[in-house]
Amino acid sequence: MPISSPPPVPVRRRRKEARPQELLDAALELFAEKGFAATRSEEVAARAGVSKGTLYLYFPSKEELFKAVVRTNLATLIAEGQGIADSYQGSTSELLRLLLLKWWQRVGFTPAGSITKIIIAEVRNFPDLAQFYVDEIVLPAHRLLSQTLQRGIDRGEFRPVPVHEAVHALVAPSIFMAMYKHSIGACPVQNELGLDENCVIDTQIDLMLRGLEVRAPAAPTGSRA
Amino acid sequence: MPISSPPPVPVRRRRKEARPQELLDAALELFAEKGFAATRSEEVAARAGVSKGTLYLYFPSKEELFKAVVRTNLATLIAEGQGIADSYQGSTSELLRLLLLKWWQRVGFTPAGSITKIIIAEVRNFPDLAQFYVDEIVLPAHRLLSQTLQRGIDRGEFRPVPVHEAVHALVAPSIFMAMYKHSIGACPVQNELGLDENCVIDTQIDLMLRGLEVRAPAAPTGSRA
Amino acid sequence: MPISSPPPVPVRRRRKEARPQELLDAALELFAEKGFAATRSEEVAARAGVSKGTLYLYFPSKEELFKAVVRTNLATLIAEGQGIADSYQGSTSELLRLLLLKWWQRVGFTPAGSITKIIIAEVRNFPDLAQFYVDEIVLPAHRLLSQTLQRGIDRGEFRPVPVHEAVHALVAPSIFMAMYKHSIGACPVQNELGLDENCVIDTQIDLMLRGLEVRAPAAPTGSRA
Amino acid sequence: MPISSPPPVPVRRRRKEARPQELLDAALELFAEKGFAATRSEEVAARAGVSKGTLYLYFPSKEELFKAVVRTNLATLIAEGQGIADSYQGSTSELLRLLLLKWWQRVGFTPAGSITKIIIAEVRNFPDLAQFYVDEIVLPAHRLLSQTLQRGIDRGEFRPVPVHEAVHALVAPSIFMAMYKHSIGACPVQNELGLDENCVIDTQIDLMLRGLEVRAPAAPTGSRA
DNA sequence: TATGAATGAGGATTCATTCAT
DNA sequence: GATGAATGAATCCTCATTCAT
Repeated sequence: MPISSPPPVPVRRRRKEARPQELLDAALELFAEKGFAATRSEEVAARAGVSKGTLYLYFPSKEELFKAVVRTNLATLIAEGQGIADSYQGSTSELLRLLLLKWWQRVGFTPAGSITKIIIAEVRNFPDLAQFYVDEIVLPAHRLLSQTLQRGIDRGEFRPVPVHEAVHALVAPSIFMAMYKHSIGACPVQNELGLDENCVIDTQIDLMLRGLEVRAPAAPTGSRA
Repeated sequence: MPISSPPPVPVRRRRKEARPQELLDAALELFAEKGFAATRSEEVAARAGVSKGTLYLYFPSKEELFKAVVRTNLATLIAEGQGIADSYQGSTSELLRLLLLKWWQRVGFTPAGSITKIIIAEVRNFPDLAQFYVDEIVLPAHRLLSQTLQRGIDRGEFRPVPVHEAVHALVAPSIFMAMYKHSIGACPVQNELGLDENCVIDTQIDLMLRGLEVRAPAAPTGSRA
Repeated sequence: MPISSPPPVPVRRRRKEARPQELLDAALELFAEKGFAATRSEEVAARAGVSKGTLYLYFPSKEELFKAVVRTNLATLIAEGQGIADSYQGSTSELLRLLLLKWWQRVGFTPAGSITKIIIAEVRNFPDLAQFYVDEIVLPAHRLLSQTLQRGIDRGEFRPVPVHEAVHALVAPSIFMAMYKHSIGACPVQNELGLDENCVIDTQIDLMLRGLEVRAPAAPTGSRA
Repeated sequence: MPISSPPPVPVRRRRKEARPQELLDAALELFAEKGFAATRSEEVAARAGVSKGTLYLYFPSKEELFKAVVRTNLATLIAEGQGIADSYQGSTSELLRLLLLKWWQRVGFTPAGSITKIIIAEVRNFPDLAQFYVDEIVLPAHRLLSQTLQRGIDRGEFRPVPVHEAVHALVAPSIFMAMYKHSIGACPVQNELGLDENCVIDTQIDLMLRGLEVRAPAAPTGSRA
């Protein structure tokens, strides 16, 4: 090494603080592609540019690594939505549409969307995670949407519907579509379908909001006898 | 041995006919509990009361076993639904409701509901399954529901909506709920939610059908603000 | 079954005596194709048109089946050659040529040629067979050819050469070619070689006999200085 | 630790470099003893003093391990022979003798001699190996010897003979003897034969070279009767 | 005799985790 | 801190052999 070379910031030192996040990012990508069980820890390390041993320096096991990924990626998103809802002034339709679109934007187009897939898929082989996920993700999200729906009903915008159950119907299409996208949708399959994702989201929001609207049905052609 | 004794069905022979179904049942249960990759073939055999080798007498590989499970449990169901639709005379609302309820009845309350979960979860690690599932399940089911939706539109019962995309919104809640039930829902979690599954299904069908109904154009969304 | 049908020889009875030979033939074919270890006994039974169980009725194990195949196919051949040699009147060159061609005829073009391959290949995993094969095949064959060579030397037709060692050189090309034919030669390989088998045999006999001839070498061009 | 102690080669690192060869040696020995299919990879590892997993750190599969063994032991040898031939100045007889003796020295007395046996024995059950072996061993070796034979013919040292076929006759005895030695020859058999291996080789080289020599045409074969 | 359903020991390969350097 | 060589438990699938019918 030439003596005159400018004193480099020691690589190790410089990157040390960034390591955990780099590992979390690499882990998210790989978990999204292969799921939890099928992701090899060595590959996570490699994608983060460190060695296998280093991964274990920061996370005591693959399981803890996964928990950290979930915390980092989903919890914040829900809090954000709650913030929007708390201060929202407009119509509830509009708010609902806003929340769902935001979710889709942040989750539908990023690897974060795969977390739900992984949880759904593997939580039974990974029991610790269930309570954690319910407490930190499922319930907060559900709470947010229930409040919103209730707001619409209270304000006379929506028909009275069973709130919790309607929330389920409300979120299912987006979540399901994200999951589909990260699984079959990512496989090289011959498939004449070719859905337009945004159109699906628009359609489902549209259907839902119409379904919630307060008004008497127009003369139904085929009767619901 | 008394001459008059009724001719005993040979034990071995008798089992031969029952085995495949016994194995399929055991396999479905275990796949539902642990997923595809995490289910050991020996365990399937054990639960069916036979040895490892016997399983391979009937199914050439774990993957083929899984395919057989899918065919037995889902493909037949779809074919049945198609049969109903083909000869149905009543209103399309009613037909749709019928199809979705039948699906829920046969899938929502049985381990068969976990198949979707498994596919979504693991298809990227078993690429062969993707094409198989798309061809034998996704497309036929989609075709059935698209036809039905189109029938409603053609008969003036439903608003014109983007058919394929609406189908997605239509099935997502049921599928998602089945998946949830077989993953987090199967874990021992403290959860204040306590959704009533049937109510969820009813609510979503109700929302969807209302959303599809033909009526005077709604005021532009968001106009209520 | 029509009453008037001519009383058929009972199938089972009729074939019973033929069974062992049918099994031996099937076994030879399959051993030739795959070797001993890799041949599945069920496949032997299937090719002989019987069930797995039946094979074990005639041969107590796969190993004994193989021994029977060897006895049936090689021992007779050597005895035949010995018979020819014992009564032969002509030149030794001619006798040698006759013996080698006969061997090639009977072994080079039939699955019997693969027995040597199998022995060479698998005898170490199959120790019982070694002594058996040496006693019943190797030594008799060697004896026959040694006698013949010695006859040529005694009669002044051949140079005095180390008899046993020359016998080895004499038989190696044929045996090796048969083995090659039954292994690499049976694989679908891109190979520019395309040897003419008969020409190889002729060439090697020719070289050998010339090499054995009694006469002073003509002035060698390139000296063996 | 004394400051002046010589920098110790790290144990782990030191092994890293030695491992592949240790594994190749262990593998060659075991393949020679039991053949390819019957050799368990765990045993190879054990004989090299490492665990199963370590073997797979260096070779991706048993088949690749075998290929590496072949390359290490035979391919290099042939390349060496080609080198000798390319620059050889003396008589072709002498060159041929040199090449065959070298081959025998390096293969006849070492486990490397068993490789041919293994290929012949098992190639039909491992089709990938066939092309590999033909490309990397058979053809190069054949090319080397064909060139040499042709050189002798061109220089008037040898009779014109069918070159490819003569090459076969030339190599068969050595190869066959190596194979015999590693199969029946390695079994504890009562055998009055007791061939002297070196004498076999000398005899066969001698017979061959005499058979190739240019001289007055022999009396028609069989004329001595 | 003949069948073929059933068995279960056996072996290649993967990968989370450890630990000497 | 960082490395990466080493470990060995875990799991799919095969096939010779048995034995109830």
